[in-house]
Amino acid sequence: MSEPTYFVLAALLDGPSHGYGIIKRAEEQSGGRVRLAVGTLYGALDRLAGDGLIAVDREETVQGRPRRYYRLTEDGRVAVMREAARMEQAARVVTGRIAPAMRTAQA
Amino acid sequence: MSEPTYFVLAALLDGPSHGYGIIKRAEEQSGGRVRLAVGTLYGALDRLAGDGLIAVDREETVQGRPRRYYRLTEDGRVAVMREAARMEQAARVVTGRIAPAMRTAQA
DNA sequence: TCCCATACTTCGCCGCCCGATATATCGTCT
DNA sequence: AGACGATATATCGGGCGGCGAAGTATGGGA
Repeated sequence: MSEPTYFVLAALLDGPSHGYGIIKRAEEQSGGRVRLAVGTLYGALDRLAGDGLIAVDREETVQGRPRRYYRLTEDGRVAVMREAARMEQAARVVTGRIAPAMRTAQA
Repeated sequence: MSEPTYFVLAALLDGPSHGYGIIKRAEEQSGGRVRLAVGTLYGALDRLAGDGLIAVDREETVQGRPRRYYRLTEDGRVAVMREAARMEQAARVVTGRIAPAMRTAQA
């Protein structure tokens, strides 16, 4: 799973949201680092819905403009948790080298 | 940076290695999870060398077969460290939700 | 003898990222 | 009034990168 996809799912942990809202939430959660491109977002939304990781929560019409809310499915919740664990484990392959090196230096 | 690329760099933290050796090292370091496809590896090697993150260390001929050793450059070392930090931070967006939820439940 | 491990190269498909473009409304600033 | 930025969605095409497959080659073990 790519980072953009991961952040789409992560944004939905806060509850259902629509496209633009997801972009903003992902930016917030990542401290401004992740800026989902619109093409990435809507492509990911279709793909994730097709995979059953997210689902359409409801559709609203606000001031003549449509707004489609998505929510995480149970599968999606599991997938994003597993992905987080995988990334943490992968990060440790590199970061885990620092602590042992320090210990060796001090010993 | 994608996961395969990341593990190529991470494998070289142990010292210079050649293609096949990198594949094996990445598999070890990830606990058997990451299996670099040959097409991925050699493509990544060319790309990373072009980007200056790795460099050819030496070329040997073992039993008539060529063997090209790569090593991490200083830029590569910085890049893989930064990438690890980025993944750890990204993972925390999701895993960081568990601990606060526990604290709230206990409070 | 045959398969497996080691070892590198190249090719092509496909999945996904992402910028550009189009469309539309509202508030703010000039 | 006009321009611009934020809000909001859809679609398309380029391009990067992952990955499997096939080709080539050798040595060792079953």
